Amino acid sequence: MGNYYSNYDKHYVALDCIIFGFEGGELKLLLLKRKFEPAKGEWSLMGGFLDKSESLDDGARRILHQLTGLNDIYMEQLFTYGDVNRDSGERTISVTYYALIKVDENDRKLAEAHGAQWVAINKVPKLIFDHNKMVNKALSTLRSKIVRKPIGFELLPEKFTLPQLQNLYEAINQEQLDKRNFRKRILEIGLLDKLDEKEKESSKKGAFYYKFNKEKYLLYTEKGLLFHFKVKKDNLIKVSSTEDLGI
Amino acid sequence: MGNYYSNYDKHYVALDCIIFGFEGGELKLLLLKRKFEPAKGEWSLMGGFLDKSESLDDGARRILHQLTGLNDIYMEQLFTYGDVNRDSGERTISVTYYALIKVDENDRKLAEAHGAQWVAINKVPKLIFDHNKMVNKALSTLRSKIVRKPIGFELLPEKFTLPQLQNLYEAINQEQLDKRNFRKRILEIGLLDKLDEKEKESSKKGAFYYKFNKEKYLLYTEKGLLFHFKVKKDNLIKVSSTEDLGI
DNA sequence: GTAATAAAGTGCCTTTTTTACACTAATAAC
DNA sequence: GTTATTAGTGTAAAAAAGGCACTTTATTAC
Repeated sequence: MGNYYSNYDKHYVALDCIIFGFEGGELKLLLLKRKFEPAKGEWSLMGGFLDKSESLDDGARRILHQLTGLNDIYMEQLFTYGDVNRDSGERTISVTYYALIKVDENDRKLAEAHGAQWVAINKVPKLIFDHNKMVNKALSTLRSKIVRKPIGFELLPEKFTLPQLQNLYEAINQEQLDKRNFRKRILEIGLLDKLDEKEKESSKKGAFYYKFNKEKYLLYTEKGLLFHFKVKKDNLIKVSSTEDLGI
Repeated sequence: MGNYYSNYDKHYVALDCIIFGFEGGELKLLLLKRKFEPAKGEWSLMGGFLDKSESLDDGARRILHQLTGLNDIYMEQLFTYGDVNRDSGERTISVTYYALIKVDENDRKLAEAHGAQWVAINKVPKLIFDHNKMVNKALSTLRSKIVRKPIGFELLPEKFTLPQLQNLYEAINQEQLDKRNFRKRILEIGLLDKLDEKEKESSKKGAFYYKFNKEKYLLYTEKGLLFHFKVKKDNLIKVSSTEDLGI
């Protein structure tokens, strides 16, 4: 087998990861200041080349692990970029993934060792090649995904408060939400378990911790039921660029 | 340039196209009975290998042109498949595109010359490799896309009647819609122009033709406004497989 | 030419969902 | 014990979605 293919071109295939984190009430990206050519010294996404013997998903996982030391990262394929002039050198096909991680001090050090930094989503600098385009697409995909799937929890610690969760939604969608309506909607989904414990750092009164009930969620999806995690109606949307939306 | 890469593996990159058409009130796919190895005689999607000098989009366009003779096809990148054992022979990365075309007698002949046939979406046979997975994903993407973007018109002739349009929505979503509510919603979007002409094949009374006003639509999107093309509420969805939804 | 047939076209009312809005509760700091 | 700060709670009005039945138009058959 394989001889059918012998006439065809082969290509470099890269994996680039858009890594989201949530910290200090802000949605952030993990970006690299490149220590190697090409484009040494410029900002870029974390990436690497696909090996012959690994799947795309495995490759993306490997690259995420290299940078963060983490293993069970929530990760989804985003889009594949392949314009002829998209990078310097021989054209490389780039399959992109976005990842959601819980920012943590330990991982932070590993990331810093790679020259990586957390950058607020609205302060992303000029990145090499078409990486800014990738970031924009990842952000708009995250925004539309969060309506359909409870992925926000991937960005928060195991235990979180409702004000924290609301902050996250506000940071992702860049809009203020009504506290009462937010709580009503998010609780009526029925997948949050209230704990007896309170978080007392950020207020005198303290806010109760909640946990996302993953088992219950999986039970529902197995039955073929999916929920909307909408916190706001979205019949008419304003976007800065329709291209970013992939629409 | 290019020497930075010299250590990395190169890969075959294929393009596979999921081609949708609408005919006889049914949503259909253009499928091939393969005339060549590997898997000669089996059903598959139309595909081909990426050339060194073309972008992914150009490659997909080339392949669609080969099969249909058409040039201005609505086409979008769907997903990239790269499991190590996804095909026979050396692993090939497959970048998939879905396309929406207006079925036409002329094109039909060209397609048939390639051994291609239109097959109703719920009668799709077993396809080679992971092509059935691709079809399922394309269908669920089409379903969610049609809510956000007026792409249904890509499947209909220039002039179409409201009953035809409703049939299309019903075929895509596999559900019956109320005539009155459908017309109300689709017309209040304000992007359909009623013509003075009637279609008289399918009823004695005849139904007025409408045209999709693309200029008006582009004007809106340029302003950063997007509409919902929902014809039904979708807070709670039943799906047969969550994987197909890419969720 | 008139009756039968068949699909196109039209409006209103009910239910559900969304939104807007303001006070009380708990605790720590002083 | 007063003050300050954020957590937590319910209701009513507005908007959207959903359900439902008759009239119109033109052809065909007699």
